[in-house]
Amino acid sequence: MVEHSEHLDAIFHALSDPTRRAMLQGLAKGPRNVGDLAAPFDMTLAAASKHIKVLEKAGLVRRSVQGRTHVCSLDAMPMHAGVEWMRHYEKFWNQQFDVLEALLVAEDQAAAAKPSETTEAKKKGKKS
Amino acid sequence: MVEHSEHLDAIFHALSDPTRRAMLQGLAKGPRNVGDLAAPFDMTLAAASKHIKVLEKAGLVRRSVQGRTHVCSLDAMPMHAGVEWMRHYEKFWNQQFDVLEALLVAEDQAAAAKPSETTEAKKKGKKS
DNA sequence: GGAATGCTCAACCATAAGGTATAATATATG
DNA sequence: CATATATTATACCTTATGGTTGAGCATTCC
Repeated sequence: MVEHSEHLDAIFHALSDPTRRAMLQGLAKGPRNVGDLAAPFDMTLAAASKHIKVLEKAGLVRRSVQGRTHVCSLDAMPMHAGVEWMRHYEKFWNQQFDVLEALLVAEDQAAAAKPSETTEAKKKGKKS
Repeated sequence: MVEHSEHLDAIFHALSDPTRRAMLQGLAKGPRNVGDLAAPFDMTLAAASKHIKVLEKAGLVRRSVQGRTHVCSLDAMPMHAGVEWMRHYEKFWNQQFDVLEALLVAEDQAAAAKPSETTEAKKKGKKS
């Protein structure tokens, strides 16, 4: 797999801001013009416009100028690269999920066996 | 699922830098102390140390101080939240994959039916 | 044509980010 | 104890980021 480092930089950076993530959520429901995209946020149109430009640079938003309005639409494809990068680490967090589950099960078993002596039960081995 | 916005900010921001992503790749092979983690990069130890701190703040790295060395280990779990956020958009890029595939199939069919210079050129330039 | 609308641009500001160099701290080692 | 090692802390620099304001540019409406 080719490491498209700059692209990943742009994608993750674009996603690192809550305003931009919210904009993407809005766009998931359908195309929006700049004004409508900006409306929910407590900032000037110019500021929102900058955020949109960041999303565009990351390839997450496409713009089609129709008359005086700019219609933005979602392009989620670049996220795929981000997910793929993270997927290399999936096994690690799955591992942790397993450990957590094992701990909870062991705890439950200990509690069921001896509801009073929890400390002892936790400390000693539980293989049976 | 609760939107842990700040947490996502930190995770995506941590992942938006190539040095930090490379550090995580190093840590995937096992725990490393700060010096070893920093070694591959053309920057001072202090700069690398800052990157590690960013990763720590995002919860992606844990540190255990052993004597004078700090041993860092990967904690991929926070990435899960990032992937989960992006997964909401999976259908969109899958959709696009479908469209792309359909286009390619249609192109191939057209090429088979009417071999022309342009379609042949397209087929050959398809590799990216 | 003139005014309202939708949006970008440019300049500016404060703060964050990424980097450096130079201490400073804690711990090994001879 | 003295010194080397591993790492952080502090101060500083430059550039990026997120925000504002005010101007400018098309486009649509009356």
